[in-house]
Amino acid sequence: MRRDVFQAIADSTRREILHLLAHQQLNLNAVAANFNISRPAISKHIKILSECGLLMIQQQGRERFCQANLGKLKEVQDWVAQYSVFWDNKLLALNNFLVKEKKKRK
Amino acid sequence: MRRDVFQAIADSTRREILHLLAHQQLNLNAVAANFNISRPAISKHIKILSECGLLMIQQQGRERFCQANLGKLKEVQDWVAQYSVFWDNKLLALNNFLVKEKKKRK
DNA sequence: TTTTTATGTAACCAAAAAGTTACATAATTT
DNA sequence: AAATTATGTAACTTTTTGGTTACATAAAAA
Repeated sequence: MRRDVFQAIADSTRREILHLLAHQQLNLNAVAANFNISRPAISKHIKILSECGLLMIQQQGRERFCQANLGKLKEVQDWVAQYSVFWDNKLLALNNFLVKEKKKRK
Repeated sequence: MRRDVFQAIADSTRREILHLLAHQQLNLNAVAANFNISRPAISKHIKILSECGLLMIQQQGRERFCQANLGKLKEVQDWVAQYSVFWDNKLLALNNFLVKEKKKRK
């Protein structure tokens, strides 16, 4: 069972769940009410999200409130950021400069 | 067949392929030589990467040179960036400030 | 205390993913 | 011309994924 952040956000329903929970806590049923798939299906998605640390669950009586832990997405950002030289104009310019300098020194 | 960038980078082999091709072009066999799985398996991964635009293929005789198109990762960065307030200290501070201001005005 | 509600989970299913081996083909080398 | 090389792809297998329905259980409400 791969259970990493990259795999977790590969599914669009899970990305939507995170979006939904970004600024509010909801219990599982309330989350499910936002989707056309069954509650057990949502329950599974939430389990996956919580297993990889993207979501915390706070039990309150019979209810389970879900809270996104979006700080975990930093892992993704860090991975992506190492390539940002490929679209960030400032970094692109810097990169070109460094490449030229490197050639000069040969 | 979902074929989007999120799904493509969910697989760690594909992330490694992108890493390998970030600063060099290699033909398919040369890519495969870096992994323990079979050449056809790599061929499939490369197909997936190219289908979602993360990689370009340049035919040269019987060889196919693979070049990463990492600019495509901006899609991922853009998605992730909307949540960067959850780990970026500057943004965190700004966010806290705005939340307080909002409360004041109530 | 009975009923309703929030939830987990088992059992099942279909489709997709990730790999394999075997074979075909076209371009290069020898 | 024959052999080698780079590659695609078909056929197959196993595992994983994403969903379903049906049932169990504990908490809250009536």
